[in-house]
Amino acid sequence: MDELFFSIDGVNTAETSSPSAEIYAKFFQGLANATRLRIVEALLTADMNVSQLVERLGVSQSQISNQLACLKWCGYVSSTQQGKFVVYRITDERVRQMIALAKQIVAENAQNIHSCTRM
Amino acid sequence: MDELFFSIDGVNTAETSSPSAEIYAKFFQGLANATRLRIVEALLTADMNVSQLVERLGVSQSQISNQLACLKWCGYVSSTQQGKFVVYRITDERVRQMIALAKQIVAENAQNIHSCTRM
DNA sequence: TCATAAAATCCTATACACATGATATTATAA
DNA sequence: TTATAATATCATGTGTATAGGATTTTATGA
Repeated sequence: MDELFFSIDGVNTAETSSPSAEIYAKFFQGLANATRLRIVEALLTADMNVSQLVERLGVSQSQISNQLACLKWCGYVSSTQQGKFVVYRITDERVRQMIALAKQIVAENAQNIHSCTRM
Repeated sequence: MDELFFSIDGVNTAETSSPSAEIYAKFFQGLANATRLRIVEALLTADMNVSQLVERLGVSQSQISNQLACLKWCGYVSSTQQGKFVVYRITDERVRQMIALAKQIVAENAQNIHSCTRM
């Protein structure tokens, strides 16, 4: 049985914080940015180095590197030095499934999400 | 075949923006908050009204309502008036799968994510 | 109709994510 | 070793998400 984000074994009451929910929030935050999402999507088609991502996405080098750092922290991507290039790849193929699910759900709510003004 | 976030049919070049990636980002942003995540998790166990969520999570009523509004915008939850209560429920069961996948990935990266300082 | 419980909305201050430009590091080739 | 290409890091200003309190709206029951 799945664990809840809040503890159910009596340690955490309603008043205490939920440290693990914070981690999941950070994890999802990793995909909560259009540029990072496009990087992940690109890497799902093929491993790439920074320059390739810069060219492909038309985003500044510093931003690509910064966003890659975020994605790395979250465990979405890994990297290896290859010659003078640093090649990035998707760490876990389950990311592909996660995004596929998201697409299905979004497809039925795109209009709604688009008009969202609170976030 | 899955679509990419950026258009591949020649309409969007590397320089143009990717409107659809924005939508996906907003969608994930919905889960990029510990309180909202706990609300979703709670609703995955049972439908609940606002008061029940307030008590269960120990969060202020205004915040619960505000976060529910966000989740509703994103299509995560729906609501119906039942007597003097408004009952919320998960709109799409695929959210459960998405979160299950996230848990698997996070489980292998929790240490890393926890120490993330860039986000 | 009036009183009350439930929920939503508004307003404010704060904190954090974001994009940018400049600079620093790293690795290779000459 | 030096020059250069590739990448990472840093500092900063800006915008936006967030939490909290106060108020307003909605629905029900007396």
